[in-house]
Amino acid sequence: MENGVRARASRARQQTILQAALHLFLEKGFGATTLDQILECSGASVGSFYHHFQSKVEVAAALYLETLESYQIAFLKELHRHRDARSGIEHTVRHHLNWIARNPELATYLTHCREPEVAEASEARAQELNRLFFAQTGAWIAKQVQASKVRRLSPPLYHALWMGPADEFTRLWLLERSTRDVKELSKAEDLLAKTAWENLRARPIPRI
Amino acid sequence: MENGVRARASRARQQTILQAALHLFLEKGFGATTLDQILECSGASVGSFYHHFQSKVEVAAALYLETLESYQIAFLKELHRHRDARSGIEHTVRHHLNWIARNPELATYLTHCREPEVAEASEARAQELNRLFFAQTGAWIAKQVQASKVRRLSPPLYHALWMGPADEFTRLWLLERSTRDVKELSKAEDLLAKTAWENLRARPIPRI
Amino acid sequence: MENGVRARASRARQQTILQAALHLFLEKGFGATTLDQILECSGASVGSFYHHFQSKVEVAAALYLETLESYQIAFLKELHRHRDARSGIEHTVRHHLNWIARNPELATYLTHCREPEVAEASEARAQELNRLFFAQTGAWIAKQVQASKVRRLSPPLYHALWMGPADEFTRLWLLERSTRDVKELSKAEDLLAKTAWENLRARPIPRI
Amino acid sequence: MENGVRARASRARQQTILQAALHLFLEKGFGATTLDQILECSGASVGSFYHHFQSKVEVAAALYLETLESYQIAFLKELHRHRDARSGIEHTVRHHLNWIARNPELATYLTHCREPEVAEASEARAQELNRLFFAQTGAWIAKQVQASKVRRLSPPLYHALWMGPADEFTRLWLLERSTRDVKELSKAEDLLAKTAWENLRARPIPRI
DNA sequence: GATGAATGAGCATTCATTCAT
DNA sequence: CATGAATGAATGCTCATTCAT
Repeated sequence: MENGVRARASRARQQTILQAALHLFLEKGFGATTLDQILECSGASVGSFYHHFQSKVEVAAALYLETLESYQIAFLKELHRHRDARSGIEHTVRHHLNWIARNPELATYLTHCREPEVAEASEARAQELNRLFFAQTGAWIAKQVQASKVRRLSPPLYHALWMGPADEFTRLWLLERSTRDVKELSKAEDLLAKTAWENLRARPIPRI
Repeated sequence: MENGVRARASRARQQTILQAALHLFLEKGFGATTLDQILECSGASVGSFYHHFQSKVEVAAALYLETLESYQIAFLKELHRHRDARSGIEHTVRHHLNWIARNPELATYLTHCREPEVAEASEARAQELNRLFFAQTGAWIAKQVQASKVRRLSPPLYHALWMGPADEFTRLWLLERSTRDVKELSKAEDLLAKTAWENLRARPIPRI
Repeated sequence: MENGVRARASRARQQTILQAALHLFLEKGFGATTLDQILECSGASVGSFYHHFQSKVEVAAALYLETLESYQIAFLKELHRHRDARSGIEHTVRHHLNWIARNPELATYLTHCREPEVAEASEARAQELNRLFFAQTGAWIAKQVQASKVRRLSPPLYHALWMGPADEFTRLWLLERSTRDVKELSKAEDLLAKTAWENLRARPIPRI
Repeated sequence: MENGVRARASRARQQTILQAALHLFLEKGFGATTLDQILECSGASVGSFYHHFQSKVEVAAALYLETLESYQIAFLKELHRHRDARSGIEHTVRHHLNWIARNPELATYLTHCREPEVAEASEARAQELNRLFFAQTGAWIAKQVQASKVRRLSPPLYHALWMGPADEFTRLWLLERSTRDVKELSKAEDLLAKTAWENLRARPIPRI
């Protein structure tokens, strides 16, 4: 019981630190965030910080991996909700746009906190996560190809046709977020979802 | 005459510094590159560096803007070579893939050298460049829409449908460049070009 | 009974810590050895460490004093085995060389773990030990002087003539121990013992 | 001319730093001396310090090697002043005692600034210096052995018999320097010099 | 145009030690 | 007796930038 309480308290501190770091990294970037700022925002002492984490980059890497994983899990959860090809493809695109709308800061972190230091620290695990992610979406797609619902393509192209337009759209939107409206994302949903499906659907009649 | 020679020599020094900086930024990122490293690689002295540049970020920003502009100029040059909608759209996609294949490092720099410091320094000019770029591509597209060759869409969507798939494809390719083959880019050309065109072409028969 | 067991267990822990610390101090010096390293090597926790010792220097000082005392006790034991002047002088020199051969690491510790912090902590007791040691050897020598077996000298000179050559020899040997052979120590025994005796023996005929 | 002045000025700063560091290391040991203290005592700024030296240990190592070399040079200079065996041996012992009397602090530094960090940094050069030193004293001795003035011994023993007693004497004296008188050193000169000679002189009549 | 000595604010990190449980 | 989370003063060092020559 005591252990439990302490473990929980300890966990709490870790989480506090992670949250504080996240906000600061988002606001000013990893490099421009100092440990002192993290300490001040989290209420932790230097010693406490280093009791829980090995270094500043470890925190950034943990945050990156956590976010990446949570995005991927949600994406796959949405995907596996659908057996129908069109339904799965369109809903995942919509899900992507919604996720960006709900987590614009995390999305920004995911695309911009790519300082070599942090990248190096998260590389190994990130590659593993990506491998698993693409393996799962690939398997889902493969089934649809099997069933002649989705066209047969060289594997790396699926993601490009599927998420490319939505990703490009959100990327530009995030870049100018301060001057943009969230509604633009939902307004583009229909078109981007449909486009993805059009790009991937099996071609019934070969084009001339 | 002497002035001319000196000016040339001076220019040369500037270029040497820019080149050295570029390679170092690519290799280790902006933040992890120290002025001393730039100095050592370029053979310049501290004083000489500060004679030519105001600061380290100025160099990074200059490099970023230079690369961005050169990409955009080449893109627009390719685009304006074509009056035909399909031809212009498909050839710019192909051009994009070729540019990435020829300048993978600059492409990486363009997407990854986004430290807030550098971003801030290049922001104003970058926004101007982007505004001009999107204005020109927008004008070209507008003409095609006028001529009923390209579908009518909300402006921010054009780029997403046009370059999204190719951009997503190259982004992933760049991430794993070390283990990938350049040929993959040219192999994907046909499909990505055609997809862009399909995404943007005017819909002759409205979909139900 | 339980107390006894616990006391023994506690003693064991103390010894484990001392041993771990000794090895680390020998390997990397007192200053470069961190408490964490001692903890890891001994299997103790921070709290446990501070239950048994007041500080890190206390451990180093204890180790120093323990080693110093054990050397001195053994030296005096050897010395008091002999009533004959020549026998006592020669055998203590031999004993010194043997002790170094058997405890090269402790000998190194004794000469090198002299950081001011540690020195200060062990100073008082070390001076007492040295005082007692020199008092005892001095008394033994005094008797030999009394009996006209050993020459009459100003007190601080006895040790220099007695142990100086052997000490100098072992000091150099320890410095280059990695490239030296232990046998060199035993080979030098005869000469160094004889030299000590020659240096100290009463001069039958005053030199001119 | 200008270069000369600047070079001299630069040298001056280096020397100031070295001097300040020496005094502090002597007073409180290497480990307990902080960079700030060195900075304060020398009047240099952090940047200036690191412009001239790579690190704190580099300074300590430089100081150690400088002192070691200067001792050895003076010793060899004294030695080579003498062709006569007895004269050379006795005068170098006297010279040693005088050097200690004149440079008690440097002597202390030489024997006590042996933190592994510093030792490691000076090791290579120190070994080279020692090799040269022993080679030269060895050569001098060899000549005397050739001329039957000095007994034939295994090489590592010469230094032990020659300097051992004086070294042991000064070592103890330095340890208790605060309570001792410099005159003790000169008073012991005759005896220690004579002892060295007795220890090393060729044995005319084999002992029974 | 070039040089390099000097600057000093700022930073991540270490580590012995305390103390509540 | 044991545990380990928390503390925070202290430290060595980096690095962009200035400026006298």
